[in-house]
Amino acid sequence: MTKQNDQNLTVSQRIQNCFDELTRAERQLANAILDNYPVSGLGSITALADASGVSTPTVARMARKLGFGGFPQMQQTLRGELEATISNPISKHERWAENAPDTHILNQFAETVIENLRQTLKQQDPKDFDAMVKVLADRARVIHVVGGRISHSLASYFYTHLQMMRSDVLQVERNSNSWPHYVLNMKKGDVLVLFDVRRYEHDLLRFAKMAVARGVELVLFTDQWGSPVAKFAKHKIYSRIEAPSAWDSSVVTMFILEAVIAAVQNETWDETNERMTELEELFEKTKLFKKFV
Amino acid sequence: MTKQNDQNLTVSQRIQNCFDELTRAERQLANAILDNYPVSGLGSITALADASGVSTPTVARMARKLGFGGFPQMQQTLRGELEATISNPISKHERWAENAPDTHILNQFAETVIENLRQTLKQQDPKDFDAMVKVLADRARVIHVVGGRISHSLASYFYTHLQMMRSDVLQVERNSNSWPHYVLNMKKGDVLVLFDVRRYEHDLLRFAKMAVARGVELVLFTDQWGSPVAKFAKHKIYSRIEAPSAWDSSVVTMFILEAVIAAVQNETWDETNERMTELEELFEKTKLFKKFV
DNA sequence: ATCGTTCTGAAGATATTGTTTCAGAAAGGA
DNA sequence: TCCTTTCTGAAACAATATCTTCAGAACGAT
Repeated sequence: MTKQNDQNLTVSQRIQNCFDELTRAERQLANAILDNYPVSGLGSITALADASGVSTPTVARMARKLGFGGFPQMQQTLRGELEATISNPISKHERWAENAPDTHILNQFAETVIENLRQTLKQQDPKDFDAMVKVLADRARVIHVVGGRISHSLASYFYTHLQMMRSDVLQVERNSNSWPHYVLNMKKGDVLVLFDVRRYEHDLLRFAKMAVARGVELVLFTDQWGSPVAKFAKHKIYSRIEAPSAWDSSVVTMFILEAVIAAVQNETWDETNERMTELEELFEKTKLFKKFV
Repeated sequence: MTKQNDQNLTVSQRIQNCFDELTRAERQLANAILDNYPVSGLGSITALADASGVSTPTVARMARKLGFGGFPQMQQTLRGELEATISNPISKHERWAENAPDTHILNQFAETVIENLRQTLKQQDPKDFDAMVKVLADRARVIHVVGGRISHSLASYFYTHLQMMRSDVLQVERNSNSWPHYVLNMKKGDVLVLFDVRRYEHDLLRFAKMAVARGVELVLFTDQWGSPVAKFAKHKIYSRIEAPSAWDSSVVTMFILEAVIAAVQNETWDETNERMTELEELFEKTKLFKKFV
C-alpha cells in the first residue's frame, strides 16, 4: 500500500492508487464499489459483500488496506464526499457583500436567509399554495387578518396589500381582549388569516378555535415547527425563520406573503385593477384637500 | 397518518404529508432530516438522533409513523432515492419550488428576490452599514421611528425589535397630522429612522426636514431610486424592491432591517441581554395577570 | 506432484446499532 | 387548578453489523 493515501483522499482515489496491490477478491469488490459509486458503499458491510460476491472479511480488510481504520470509517468518508457533492449545486460559497469578510453580519445573514428560503420552498407543495390563493381571492368570502406580538407587523403588511386588491378585508386589532367581539362578526365561509410564530400565543389559539367553531376557514402563517393552531388550519405555510441573531427572521415569511399577494392579484385582476385606479383618484383628492387645510 | 403513504413515496414527501401529525420532537427531527437531505439520514440512528437533538426512540418511532417497518427500512428508502437522484445525469438548473414549473409564481418570485438581494448587497458599503449600526446602538441618543403608508409595517417591525434591545426608542404614529408635535420632542443628537419607498410621501419629506433643522440625525431606508429624503439623511440604505407583481417587494428591506437588528444586538449585548430577561419576567406576570381577569 | 506462501470465507467473538419498556414530563382539557 | 392524555428519553434488551480467527483453497515456484 502506497503510504501517500493517508489524508483527505476520496475513496475512489484511494482505490485507484492501490489498485495494483489489491488481490483478486478485492479487485472484484473495488469494481463493485466504483460501479455504483458512492451509494453502493452506504449500506451494511454484509450488503456490500453480497453485492460484490465476496465475503465480509474481504471488505473489512480492503478498508484497512485503503488506509481506513475499518469499514465504518470508510463509509463515513463516503458520506462526507456525498454531502460535499450534493449540498453544493451552485456557487455556494459566493460572497454576498463584496468588500466585507465572510464573517460580516451581512454575509452571514445572507447565507442563512437563502438557506431558509431554499428549505421552505422545497417543503412547500405548490398545490397547497394555489389552493390557499384561491380561497383568498374568493370574493364571496370575508377575510379577517390577525397577528401575534411579533408577527403583528407582518399581518399588517398583508392586510395593507390585500385590502388594496379586494373588498371585505378586515384587520383584527392587536388587543386580544376584544377578539371575542370580532368572532361575533364572522360567519361560516369567512376566512381568518392568522400569523403565529415561535412563542406561540395562547390567545391566538383560543381565537382560532372560536373562529373554527363558527365555520371559519383558517389560513395560517407559521414557522418550521408549526404553531398549535396548525391543527385547525385548512391552509398553512411553514416558513424557516433561522437567523444568526437572538431573534428569528421574518424574511421568508415576508417573501411568501408577497408571493401570495402577487398570486391573488393575478386571480382577481379585474377587480384589483379597478380598485387601484379608484385608489389613485382618492389619494389625489386627499392631496388637494390637504393643500387647502 | 393518512393511509395513502404506503407505497413509493420518498421520505421527504412522507414527512410533508404527515407533518401535521408529528409531535414536537418529531418535527425537530424531521427538520434535521430535511435540512441536509438525504445525507443526514444515512448514518446510524444514534448519529441522526444526536444531530437532531432527540433520542433514538423518537427516531425509530417516527420511521414507523411515516409508514416504514423501522429505521433501517427508512434508510434503505433514502439510499434508493439517492441512487435515483445521482444516476440522473442531467444536472438541471435548480428549481426553488420543486414540483412546480419554472413559471410558477413561487419560482419567479424567488429568482427576482435573490437577484434583488445580490444587487443590494453588492452596492452596499459595509462600512456605512457599520457606522449606521453604531449610531443606532448609541445609548446616549433617542431613536424615533416613522414609516409611510406602505412602509409603516416595516417601521413597526423595526421598532418592535429595537425597543426590546435598548431604551429610548419611540414610534411615531401613523397619522401625519400629529407629526409636528413629535418634532417638538426631538433634540440635537437624536436619531430619526425613516422608511420611504416608491410613491415617496411628501409629508415624510417635510417631517424629515423639520427634524434635521433641529439637529436630528437621519437614518433612511429607501428603494434603489432613493427617496428625496436621502439628501438630508446621514445614513441610508438603498434596497432593491423589484417584484413580478403590481407591487414592490419589501423582502430585501426586511432582510437589511434584521441584519441591522442583529448587529445592534451585538453592539449592545449587555443591555440587550438584561432587557430581554426583564421582558421575559414581565410577560410571565402578564400571563398570570390575564388568567385572573 | 510437492511445498511454501498468500488469499479466502465460515464461524464465532465483539462491538455497535436498533427496539422496547416504562416512569416522569409536558401538553391539553374540564 | 387538577386530572387525563400524550409525549419523551434513559435504560434494558434484542438484533445486526463488524471484526478476528483459523482451516483449507488457490496459486506459483520448483
